[in-house]
Amino acid sequence: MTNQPKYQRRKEDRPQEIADAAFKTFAEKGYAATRIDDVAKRAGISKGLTYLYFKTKEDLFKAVVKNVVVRRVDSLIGNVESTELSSEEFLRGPLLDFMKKVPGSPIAIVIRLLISEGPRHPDLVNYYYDNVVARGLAAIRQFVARGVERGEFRREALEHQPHLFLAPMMLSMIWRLVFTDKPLDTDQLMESQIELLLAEMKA
Amino acid sequence: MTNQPKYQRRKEDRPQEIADAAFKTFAEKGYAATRIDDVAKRAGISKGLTYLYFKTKEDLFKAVVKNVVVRRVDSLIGNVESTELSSEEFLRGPLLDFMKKVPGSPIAIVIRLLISEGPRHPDLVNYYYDNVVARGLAAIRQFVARGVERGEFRREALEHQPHLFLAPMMLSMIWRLVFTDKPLDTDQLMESQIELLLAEMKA
DNA sequence: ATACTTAATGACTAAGGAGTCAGCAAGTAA
DNA sequence: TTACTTGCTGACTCCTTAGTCATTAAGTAT
Repeated sequence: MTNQPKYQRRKEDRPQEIADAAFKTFAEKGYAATRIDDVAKRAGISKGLTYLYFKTKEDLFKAVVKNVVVRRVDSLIGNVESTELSSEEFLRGPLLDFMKKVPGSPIAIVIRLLISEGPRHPDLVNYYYDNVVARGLAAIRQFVARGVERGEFRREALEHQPHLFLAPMMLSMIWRLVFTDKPLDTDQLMESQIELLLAEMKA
Repeated sequence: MTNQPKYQRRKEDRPQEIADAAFKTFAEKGYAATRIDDVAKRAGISKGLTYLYFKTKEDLFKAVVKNVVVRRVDSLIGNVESTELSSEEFLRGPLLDFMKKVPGSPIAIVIRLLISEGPRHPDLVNYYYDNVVARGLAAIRQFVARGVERGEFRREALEHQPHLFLAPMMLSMIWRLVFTDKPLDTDQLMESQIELLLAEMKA
């Protein structure tokens, strides 16, 4: 009968582990229905320990959202800014790929949480806007502008807000969040929209 | 000193009054954060009375959602089906007007609630899908098909899912729910999309 | 007036869950 | 081995709130 320790001390890893467990639980149950006890169980620790690393439930929530955002967005938006593709190739390629990925990614979960809990956490909303939405829109705007400069697109192309590129992505996301069992070819939707916009911009 | 009664008995009106108060409270706070006591106060009654008309909080929630849906959707979708306009006029006129109204209407609130609480109320999601989404999509599809029959649109126009018409409406709704203070010309967005699609379908 | 029905009240119960903290034991150093 | 620090536990407190129910009083009929 070996003397197995009841637990290991792992000060360094705990915060991330707790955040991961919390994200999964928030994703499944939403903020209000999530019990700290569940998060702790999932992380394999006691409830009390959660409070050593996060002062309150709200604290944990905010940390989790920011954590997901920074971990994902940099890689997704970042590589977009350093491409050598033509504007058209970029819109059809990397941008489309990016958009296809989002509805099934943790970003979609974060958006669900922001829709539900946003009004009670305005600073979180602002954080998300600055770090995700504003950057994403700027990236698209930049590529359209570059296309105009190079003569690929008409001048009026800029009239088409970048939001129009993202609209089908938004619908796909919500659709999949709410109507999980109703099929919808969301990839097709986004492809069509890109072609629609490209046709307009080039015409 | 007149003998004012403490309350009036109004069996007939109570359910609707409670439902209205509940809708407002759910809209402000979300399902979990709404206390039955708040709803009762808002409706000007005692908490106990709520339970005379609605068995549980969940019951009340479902009743409220269905109540809003049936009251709004019939008028919005209904008149759409009996128009004499050409397909193109219809898409530019009544459909566009409808779409412009939705993001600021109670329907948007219901969608927020469905996004947050949907997973825990699958029958509600199905109800909403059947009565709103399916009917809305069918209406658009029908008008595009009619346009094709009449030779207004190309055959391939049908490839463009009705979802594409609704995508900017979806984005506008979410935008306004989450980023209430960030301006966005959502009407312009929807107009552009309609024009984009019409151009494609006629080309 | 009087008796009766039931809409409506509000105090109460029970349960659940956020946050606390005294004590325990894993790791560390001498 | 012993003394010490601190990551970690889990039982506890306290508050909130869904749901109940004995009681009250508004409306009605006779």
